[in-house]
Amino acid sequence: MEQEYKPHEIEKKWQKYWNESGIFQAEPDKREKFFITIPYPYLNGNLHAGHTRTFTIGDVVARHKRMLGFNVLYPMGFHVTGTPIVGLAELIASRDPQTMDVYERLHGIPGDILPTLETPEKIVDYFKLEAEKAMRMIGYSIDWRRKFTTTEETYKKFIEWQYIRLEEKGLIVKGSHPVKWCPNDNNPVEDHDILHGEEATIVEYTLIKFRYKDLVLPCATLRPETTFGVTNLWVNPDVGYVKARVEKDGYTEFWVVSREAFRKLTFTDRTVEYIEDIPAKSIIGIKLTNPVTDDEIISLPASFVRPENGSGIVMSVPAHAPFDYLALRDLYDADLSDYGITEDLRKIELISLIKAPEFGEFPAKEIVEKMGITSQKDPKAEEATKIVYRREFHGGMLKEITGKYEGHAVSKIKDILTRDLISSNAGEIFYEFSEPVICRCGTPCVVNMVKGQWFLNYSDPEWKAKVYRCLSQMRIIPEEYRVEFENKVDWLKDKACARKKGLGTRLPIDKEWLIESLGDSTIYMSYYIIAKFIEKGDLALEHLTLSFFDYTLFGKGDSAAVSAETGLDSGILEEIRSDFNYWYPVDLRSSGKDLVPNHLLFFLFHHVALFEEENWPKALAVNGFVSLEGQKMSKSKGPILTLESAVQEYGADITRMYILSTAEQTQDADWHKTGIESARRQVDRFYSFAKDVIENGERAKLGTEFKQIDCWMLSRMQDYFLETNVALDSIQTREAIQNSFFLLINDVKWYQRRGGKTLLYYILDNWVRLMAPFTPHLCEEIWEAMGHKEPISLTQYPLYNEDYMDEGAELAEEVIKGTLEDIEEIIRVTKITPQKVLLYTSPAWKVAVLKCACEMQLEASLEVGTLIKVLMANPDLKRFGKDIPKFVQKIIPEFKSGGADRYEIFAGPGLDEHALLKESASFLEKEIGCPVEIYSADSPAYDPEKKSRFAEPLRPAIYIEGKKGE
RNA sequence: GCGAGGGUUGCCCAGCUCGGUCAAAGGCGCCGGACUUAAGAUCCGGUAUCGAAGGAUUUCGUGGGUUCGAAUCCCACCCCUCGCACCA
Repeated sequence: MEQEYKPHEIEKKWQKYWNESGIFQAEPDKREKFFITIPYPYLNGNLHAGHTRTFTIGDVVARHKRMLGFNVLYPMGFHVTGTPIVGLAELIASRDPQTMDVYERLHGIPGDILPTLETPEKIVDYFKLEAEKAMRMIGYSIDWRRKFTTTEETYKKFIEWQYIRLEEKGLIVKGSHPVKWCPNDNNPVEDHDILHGEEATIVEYTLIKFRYKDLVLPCATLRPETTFGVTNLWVNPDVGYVKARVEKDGYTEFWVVSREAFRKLTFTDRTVEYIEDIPAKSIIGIKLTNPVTDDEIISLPASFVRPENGSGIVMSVPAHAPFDYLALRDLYDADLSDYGITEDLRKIELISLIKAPEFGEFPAKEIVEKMGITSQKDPKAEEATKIVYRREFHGGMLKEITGKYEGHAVSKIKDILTRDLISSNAGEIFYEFSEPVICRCGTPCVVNMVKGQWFLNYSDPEWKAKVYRCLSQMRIIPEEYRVEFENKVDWLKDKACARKKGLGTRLPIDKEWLIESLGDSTIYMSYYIIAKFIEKGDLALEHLTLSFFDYTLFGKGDSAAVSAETGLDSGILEEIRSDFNYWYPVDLRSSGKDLVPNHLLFFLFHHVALFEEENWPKALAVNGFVSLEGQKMSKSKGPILTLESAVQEYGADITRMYILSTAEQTQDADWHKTGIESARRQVDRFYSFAKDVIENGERAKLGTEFKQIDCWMLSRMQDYFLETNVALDSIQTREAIQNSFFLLINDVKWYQRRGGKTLLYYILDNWVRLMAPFTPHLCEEIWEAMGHKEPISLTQYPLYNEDYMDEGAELAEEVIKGTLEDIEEIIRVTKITPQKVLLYTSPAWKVAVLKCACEMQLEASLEVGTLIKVLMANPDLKRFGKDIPKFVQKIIPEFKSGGADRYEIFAGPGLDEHALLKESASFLEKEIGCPVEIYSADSPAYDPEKKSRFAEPLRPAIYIEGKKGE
């Protein structure tokens, strides 16, 4: 081996070897298979630290399983369908300064190449080569024969087939959906087009239609159930209102809304026509009908009503809404004769409709009085609203006044009620932003209903039920995410699955549309099986008919018929089918947690829709994000750290080691320079340990005479084997590296410090295999230097061997370590320079007491009194009658709290402390730097300060002679 | 607002599923020592507070509670991160 660790040389060598030997090209055989997939990367940039984390986790699992004897398939493809690549091409073509800067400087695209990437095709061609190069550079054990790009014609055939089959099952439907829309550009706005309000979401309001003569005064609300408690409406006297003709779903009505609301309505799926302006005054003081209760209510003036919110008219529920209560109270003594209102507003009775545990009849009134809120303008009014809302929503039940809804939880009523309101034409759905949205062009955006859109019918209850069943049979890693998945299945609504822009496959049932890119990446794991045959030249585009996919992936039909139709050899067809049967289902799909509510969910939906239950996925795993020096990464704006640049700077193994050990599983990782620098030193240490062992010509000496420390080391290693395997099985790479590397290296240090030699080769032999999934190049190199011919990637992973566990040795070593620490502490505290250390092992009677206690513990009869009684009955012990109770009282609590394992080991196999300390005396002398003498507390030859009385089993007494320092 | 995750000793981060052995693993940083002409690397020790004998005391977001005993269980509250869609 080279004197110095040179990662790049080693890595190049082994990557070449892996590639040429084809050892990661997986073919079916007799072994049990393991099919692991990671979502293919979307190529609008180079692979970065986030990909590095997700893909490296996948590779480690793949390598671990392979070393455990599984036949592992780890394939990879490239995702390019959708709009971002088109957008990027446009930005490059227009030489957008930020884009040019970020892509040249941070993505590392050479300055002479970047300007040529002016079309989506060129971008795809460039990045797919770069991505593969990067993944090879970091040493992923991918079967590259199966790679593909999602714009390939053959892949499009596969997608077309899938959508035809989904449509046949009735899972693709047509409908409308709301989008953020700029009326000026006449286009949907995407997040990067937004000047203000990037955070805004589209909120679903219910529009309650209050009626006055032939007019409708609609009010938008998030809490339709409160319609039962409406006492009045609020109209702003200073706002301009209009009357409009509104047509929808066959009805025609005349609505009065604010001017702003009218504009918004024109973008909804209603036909609206302006009729005339309506002075605010003319709709104040009128008597309307509540469409739900048929009660007559009055409209009142209120300046807090904002014309741009909802319809510009607000319904008032003073029993439950503090603002409404305050506004109403403020009017009690106002002169409203101007509006023709003469009645006494105090006569308006509050209507209570929700029973919430913390409140009485009128929560709004109650809280306003309790908090001492004086008017609508009081900032505390906002807080009061929140409190009431929260308590009512979570703990509230609908009262009798709500009729058939009585007893329903407030939190569960919205969907039911909205549906009923719509069917009785008492209400409608109305979409609104959670905050104002302004387009880049400066125009306020609106919610627009896009009509005639194609949807994947994810809300279908039967479909969801299948996904639930699938989930319930799956392993979710970590298990805490199961509830998250279940929630998301619940929440998922129909999803628009086609769009007009971008790269992709045309929707076969409506060629005007392109299949949206999340929808074309749901069951492509099965395509990896086919891709190999395409690459080999066995399959051509014309072979990929519907029946071809039906046969190979579903097992429908027979090979002879498909062969006749496609002209394919039936042997090939059967081989593909049999490959599919071997590799499917997916055993593990592992991904970043950002894909939980979208891709991973769709992955499940499409699998359960199309495949038989036996081919449903087996397990899902999620991991956290990666940030850079505390900053969030951004592909388009930076900062970003590419996989390639990390590997170039630090090497593949160090990069892998760092990214895997810096954070656990779903925790986010922060990549920082000091962290990876230290990983470099750690790997260096491992290298030099290996080099030393190999150069010293050490060989396995298992079975020769073992010293205490050898037994200890062997035992400890078994523990790390166990922990590492368990951690890897649950994809806790940090825990795995903690055990297989950091804890182990510390034990190896102790082993060598204690003079251990015999096991050095054994340690290396196992350690290098243990580390192989994490730092595979380095481990191959060491393995080869040890004289092995087979690559380490295909050898057996170390497994826990119970026979090598040695509790006695571990306990003995603990005693030595503890004794050394105690001595050092005494020296530190007393500041004496030791000249001689005297150790006294426990007197025999204390040992006898312990043994007796252990026996009684086993019989579960251990009590202070009974133990003392038993001991006193023993004539040999009775002599120590004065000391026994004290010792017993000290020991018993340890037993009671379950902390007496060590005593049981001590009492069981037996540990000769005196011999142990004698044997270790020279070690202690070396460490402390002065002579160490061992005595028994039973008959100490020298004990000037009577320290021996402190001696206990596993805790020798210490006396230090020396000069007192400053 | 809804959903999910998280707040631990200078920092990162374990432990908290199964309360006691937890002043709390590991890494980083820092301090001291060994080695070295020196630096780096490596090794050893320290790193809540107090302590001239291996000990004691106060800590694990805040406030309560359960218990002989809580970082760990229960309740309330505060704060932070992420997702909420047609976009990959």
